[in-house]
Amino acid sequence: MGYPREQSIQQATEVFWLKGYLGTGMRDLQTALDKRPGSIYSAFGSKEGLYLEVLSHYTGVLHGQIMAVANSDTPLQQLREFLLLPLTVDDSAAHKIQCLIVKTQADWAELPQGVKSELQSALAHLREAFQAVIFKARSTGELAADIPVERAAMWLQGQFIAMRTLATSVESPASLSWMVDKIVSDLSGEWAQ
Amino acid sequence: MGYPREQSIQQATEVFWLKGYLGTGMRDLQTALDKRPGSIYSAFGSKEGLYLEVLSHYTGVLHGQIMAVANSDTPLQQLREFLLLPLTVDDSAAHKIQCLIVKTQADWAELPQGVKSELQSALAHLREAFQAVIFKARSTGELAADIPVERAAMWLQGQFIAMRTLATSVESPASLSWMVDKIVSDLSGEWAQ
DNA sequence: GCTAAATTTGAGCGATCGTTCAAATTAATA
DNA sequence: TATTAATTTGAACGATCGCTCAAATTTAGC
Repeated sequence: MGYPREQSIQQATEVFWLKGYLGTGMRDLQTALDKRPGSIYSAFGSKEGLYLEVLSHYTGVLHGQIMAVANSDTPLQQLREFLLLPLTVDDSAAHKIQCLIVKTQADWAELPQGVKSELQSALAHLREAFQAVIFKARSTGELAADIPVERAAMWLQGQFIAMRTLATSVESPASLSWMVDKIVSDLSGEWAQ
Repeated sequence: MGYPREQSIQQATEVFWLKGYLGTGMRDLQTALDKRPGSIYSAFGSKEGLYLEVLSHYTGVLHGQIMAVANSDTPLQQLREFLLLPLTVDDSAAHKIQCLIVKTQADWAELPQGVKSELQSALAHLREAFQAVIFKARSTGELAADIPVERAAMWLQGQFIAMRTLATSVESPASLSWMVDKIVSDLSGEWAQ
């Protein structure tokens, strides 16, 4: 039943990640997938349908990475490496520094409803993974027992967004590695109620 | 020499802020400004030209707000109020929570070169204002004398971005006000070299 | 009030958008 | 190999894109 979807999804991810949802045209996708429009429409239904599969796959991978951090014995140490990753991509993949979800969210008002609700779900899903990291770090003693887990998870997601957005706008993303230290340090800082 | 540009720039700001650069069509702008295409083109040259004036005006206002924080006697206290502002807009203006510059930056790969370079300049310009805040807070004693000013300024810009991005994705932005306390608190936290 | 200059109008240009579907091709079955 | 079913092809559709420019209108100077 048709050509392998996985490869197409990965190729489409590249395009959407580089150009955004609005900025990507079906003809960009036709070129990237080396498929004619009818093929893409029979496999994915629409541009939105293809994007939703891209988003689902992307979110799954990212969620898996964060859960791997949560499941390690030294979650805070692994968190460091996870946060450092996007700072060390080579220039040709500079667009991959920014989170695909955050990038798409910027076009909010113009997105189809289906994309909007999936973006919300994706953000919530990733927040759960961040929460698992906090939870685990608390249980290993790397974080204090009284840390507010939900707030810290949302805050951590915010730091993730901040770092990747800033890294997108500087010439040398690796020079922002001190931010990772600051994030981990601030995790043990004040959490006033 | 033509109709008042200021009003048009403000009306165009509304549209670009809601729909983004790519998502905004000339017909959206024609409706918002109540002008026919020829008028807009004679006044601003192109969609890009109009957007550049919008961006310049927007950046100027935001820069002024941050400099007002820097020039106050209690910059950290004023910073708190400045950061809280976007959390209390009413639902009809929800799109104004996100920073227009950050929003436009998400479409990076598809932007005209002129917009790209102006975005970079705008971010750098605002960072200078954040730096002035840090500098002033250090001189008033609200921050420690050994705080790394440049890093703290970039970090603060990151927190500004994080808060506004997160606030865009939750149903009740005001519920994130604790983040403002965390930001001010972390400003006095560790700044390891 | 008349003329000339400045400004605004809006129909419409060529290009591109997401999408469709009859026809051609390929794969599966007997 | 003949027949059918599944898949892919690609020309083309209507809508919309940023933008142009001759004509109509408004403004300015005398």
